[in-house]
Amino acid sequence: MGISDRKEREKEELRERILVAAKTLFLQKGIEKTSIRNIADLIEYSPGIIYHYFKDKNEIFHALHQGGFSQLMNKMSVLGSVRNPLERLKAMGSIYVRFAMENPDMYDLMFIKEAPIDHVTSIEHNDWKEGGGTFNYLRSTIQECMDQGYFKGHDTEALSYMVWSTVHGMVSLNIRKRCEVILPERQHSIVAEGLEEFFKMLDRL
Amino acid sequence: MGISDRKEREKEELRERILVAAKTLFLQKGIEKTSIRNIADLIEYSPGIIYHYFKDKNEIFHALHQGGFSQLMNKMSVLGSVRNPLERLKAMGSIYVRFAMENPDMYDLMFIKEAPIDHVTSIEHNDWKEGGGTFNYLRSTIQECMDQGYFKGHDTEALSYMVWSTVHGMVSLNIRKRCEVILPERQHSIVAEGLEEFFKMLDRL
DNA sequence: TGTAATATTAAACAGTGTTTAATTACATTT
DNA sequence: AAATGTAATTAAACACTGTTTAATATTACA
Repeated sequence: MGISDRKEREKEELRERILVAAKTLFLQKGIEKTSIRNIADLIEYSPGIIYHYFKDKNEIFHALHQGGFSQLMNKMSVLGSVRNPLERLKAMGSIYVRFAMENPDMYDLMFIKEAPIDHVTSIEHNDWKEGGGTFNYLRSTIQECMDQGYFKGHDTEALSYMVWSTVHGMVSLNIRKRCEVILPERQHSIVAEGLEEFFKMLDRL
Repeated sequence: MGISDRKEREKEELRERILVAAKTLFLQKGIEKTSIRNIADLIEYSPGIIYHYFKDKNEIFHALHQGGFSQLMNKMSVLGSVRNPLERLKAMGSIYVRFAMENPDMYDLMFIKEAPIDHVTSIEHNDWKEGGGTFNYLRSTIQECMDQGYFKGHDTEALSYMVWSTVHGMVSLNIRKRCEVILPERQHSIVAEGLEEFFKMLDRL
């Protein structure tokens, strides 16, 4: 059926245009200040149409943040070449932090914004599992470290959470502007410096 | 002037009632779902009156979060009795985490919500300096650790930021519901476990 | 060409933060 | 005690928001 194929293609196309418009505006003005009407204006449709493609505003930005996870996952893919697990762990940290600082709005959406519990937590949450993909990678890297004798006396799951928390904490305090308490001359570099301190710590474990 | 005294007292009183109402609603429904009209309803005044006491909605919740800092500072006050600086540092971490988990909404307001940059960052920001009070305490505690030979080869400022980030990361990932990636049977205890791992790490420095 | 299905829209609803001008309340002065 | 001036309070409006409804336009197929 060529016709229904084309129709489906067109439908998918509009869905994509909505997503692109939403992402554009969101990166410009943030999620809160991006309204359904804004998006509709940009794609030159009436606001109502959006509700034929997405259940609500949440679903739009939820669809967007999935793209963020594959983006991050992608950046992680170079890590395959790093043999030593501790080195790989540290490289992971660097990539994670760089991703966050280069894409603060996307990072915010992925890890800081209150999760739209409605259909993420309850119904399927197969997609935040996508986010879990990188955590699984972190966990197995740390497990590999332990297998090779690093981190003696530690617990894989808890240590993984702690490591993630440390990098997340550093970037999220920065993104959410809580660094005014830092010495002014070091505010711009404090995330990188903090990461270095963390690496020093890991080295001694 | 007894009369103008009374008037001022009454004015302060209404201001306080607005704040109490705002806090009540905010702890019930969160900041976003608490409207000016909700607050006005609760104190049985018209919505307009609120703008004679506060510049805007931001200012109301900004006034609230100051209370959070003194609350936290208060809990920290027991630390004077802990002589060993490393023990004191760890106790600080425990108090911080407990405060966050017991007052997640207040913690969210203080450390996660996007800072109302308008008058916090620009005009005075004397009050987020209040938040800086606890950071200064952290910094000097870590400095004391270094003076006593702990944390050799580390930098006070950067290490302080890293320590703060670790505890902040653990509680904020939890508050913002990013713990679904953790093994289900350990999700409820992961913050406490992560903190333990961090303490183990500090002990070996 | 007519019909059934689908895509799209205009309009409305109920809410939001905020500003305006009008009104009420009240202490001070005549 | 009555008039005045000032401050407190309100009602009403403005320009938004997300979302739903019923009406309209478009289009594939019989």
